[in-house]
Amino acid sequence: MATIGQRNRLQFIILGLLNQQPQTGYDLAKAFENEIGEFWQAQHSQIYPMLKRLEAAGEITHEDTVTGEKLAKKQYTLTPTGREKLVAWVSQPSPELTPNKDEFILKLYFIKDVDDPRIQPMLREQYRLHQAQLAHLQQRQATVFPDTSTIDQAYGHYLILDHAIAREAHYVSWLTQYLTPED
Amino acid sequence: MATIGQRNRLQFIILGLLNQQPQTGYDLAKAFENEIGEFWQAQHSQIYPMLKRLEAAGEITHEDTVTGEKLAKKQYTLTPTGREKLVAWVSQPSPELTPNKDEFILKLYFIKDVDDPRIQPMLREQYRLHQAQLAHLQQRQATVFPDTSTIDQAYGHYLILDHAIAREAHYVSWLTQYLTPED
DNA sequence: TTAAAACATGTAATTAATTACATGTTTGCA
DNA sequence: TGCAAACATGTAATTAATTACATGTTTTAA
Repeated sequence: MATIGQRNRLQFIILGLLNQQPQTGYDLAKAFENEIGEFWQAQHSQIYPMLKRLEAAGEITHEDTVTGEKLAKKQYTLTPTGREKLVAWVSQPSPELTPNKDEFILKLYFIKDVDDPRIQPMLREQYRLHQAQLAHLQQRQATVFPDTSTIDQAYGHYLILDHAIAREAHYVSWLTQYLTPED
Repeated sequence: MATIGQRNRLQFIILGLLNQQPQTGYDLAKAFENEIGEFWQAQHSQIYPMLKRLEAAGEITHEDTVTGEKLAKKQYTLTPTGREKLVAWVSQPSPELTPNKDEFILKLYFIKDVDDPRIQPMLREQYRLHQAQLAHLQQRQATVFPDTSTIDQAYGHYLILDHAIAREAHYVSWLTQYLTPED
């Protein structure tokens, strides 16, 4: 009865991010707001304690630095142990479909009636949201990958953006199918 | 500083399910394994306590019934208060995009290298998973909605299945784009 | 020059969610 | 008839995640 129910993906994601480059807890928190945020989320209140746990386990180490006069930063780096653990996680199959949640779809589900007057406004609201998100992601892609030659330098980043864009575009097109022209 | 941070969508989903028809905690748990499960998940250990909370709040009531000799069941029903609360939730905008998590995409992200030999097997595994899920959902759709005339009777159910199918089909097609023929 | 935004790091309290523990009944099928 | 699967309901323990509390520095732009 040990070592079985290993969830806790956050630790691996942090290892993965630190493998790209040494960085601070603050930097990690920002990463969860940007690209990574499309596929995983974590607040700084979850990140800082996890960094301590990982360091205690010998998977990362930190170096104290100071910006300006006295602003203290902790730059975290992967140890060989940490890198091993990361590689093991990445290489191991992901046989479960990560559960998806979508409050909006559930609301539609509960309304049931095709002609309920609430449906169209709700669809339009979602349309706006996802459309905006799509535009934002496309903007990002255009900035980060101005031409195809830049893709290989950050292929993982490209993949994640590509997937997020595809997902949003598809969501928008699904919504469109049920939208009636607004007059 | 009260009544603000109202998350806890589970309660509303339970109200929504009970609004469709009175049912037991066990029935609700099953609902989270089927269609609803594509967009929200909850175990019975979360459901039973929530039912007590909702009943204490006067939003649902239950009736004890017995199956066979002595198998006790609790059939839960919405009260007018509960129905009001449900309607308020459904009618209110859902202005946040429910966060999505996807362990697989993150693994791809961390691999980075286009030519890493692990990528293709991982893509194929995900392909298998999502393809299987897609087939399962399509099977379900064919069973539940044998012809278009049956759609209106359970439009919410239809929507949820349609969205889940579209999502899986799209995921599969995204994967295909990166798959190279296996020899 | 000063105020706001961003940088930077933590802990505490609460809530949500999962996993494990715990028990018993009924149905279906071999 | 006997056994497994499905039905049925709970609690306890643990872990994950969010929200709130708490504090201080540096940069940027008005």
